[in-house]
Amino acid sequence: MKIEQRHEWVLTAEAAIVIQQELSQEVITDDQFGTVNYVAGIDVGFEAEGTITRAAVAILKYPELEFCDHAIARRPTTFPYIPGFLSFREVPAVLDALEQVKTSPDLLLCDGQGLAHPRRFGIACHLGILTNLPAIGVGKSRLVGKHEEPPDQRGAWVPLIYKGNTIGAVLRTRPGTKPLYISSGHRIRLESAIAYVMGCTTKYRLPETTRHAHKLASG
DNA sequence: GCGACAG
DNA sequence: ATCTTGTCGC
Repeated sequence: MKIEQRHEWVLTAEAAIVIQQELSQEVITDDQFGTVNYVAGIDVGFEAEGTITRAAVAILKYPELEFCDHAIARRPTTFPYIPGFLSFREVPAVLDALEQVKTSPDLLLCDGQGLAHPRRFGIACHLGILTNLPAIGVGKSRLVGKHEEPPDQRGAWVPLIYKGNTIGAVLRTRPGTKPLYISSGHRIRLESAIAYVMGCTTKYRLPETTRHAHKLASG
């Protein structure tokens, strides 16, 4: 798929904040998509002491969850890891990988937060806006927000509250394990996001999409 | 000023 | 994220 470049990637944290504030205005929080036939799992890993960023995209048929396509891209790392600015470090390589994939996905499942971000613009929002695809943020831990402990039962979830608003959900995808932090990235409602994450999850804590992408991004 | 802090 | 084997617990 083709992706339009909308801004520079070599910048300061101050300039990155301006971009987050501008692009966050474009995020759509309603369901805006048709039938989901292909779901993409996205993950990033690092090589050579972090100097090389490796992004992987795994395409799975939905709802069968059978692995059917993938792409891997490597690129020099140009931005450090700073909480709140993860996308500026990982997205460039991810876009390279997405441009290579033959099967265009109907939905993106990203590692990290969507709206559950200090400026409501986590990596899932950034990827959703730049690709114009529906995207969901699937974080393994919390960035911002407060919440109760969700019941220890698959499918149970509690709202993630930040400054008085629900910005996501803390979802138990498997009993006896830590819950996942789900939030809308783009073109999808939180309730729908939760349903799709459950639809992509089987016997493990992480969605099958993420598991496939993780293997590709690691080794 | 002191903590918290996606991957 | 990454460095890394076995081991404790359900």
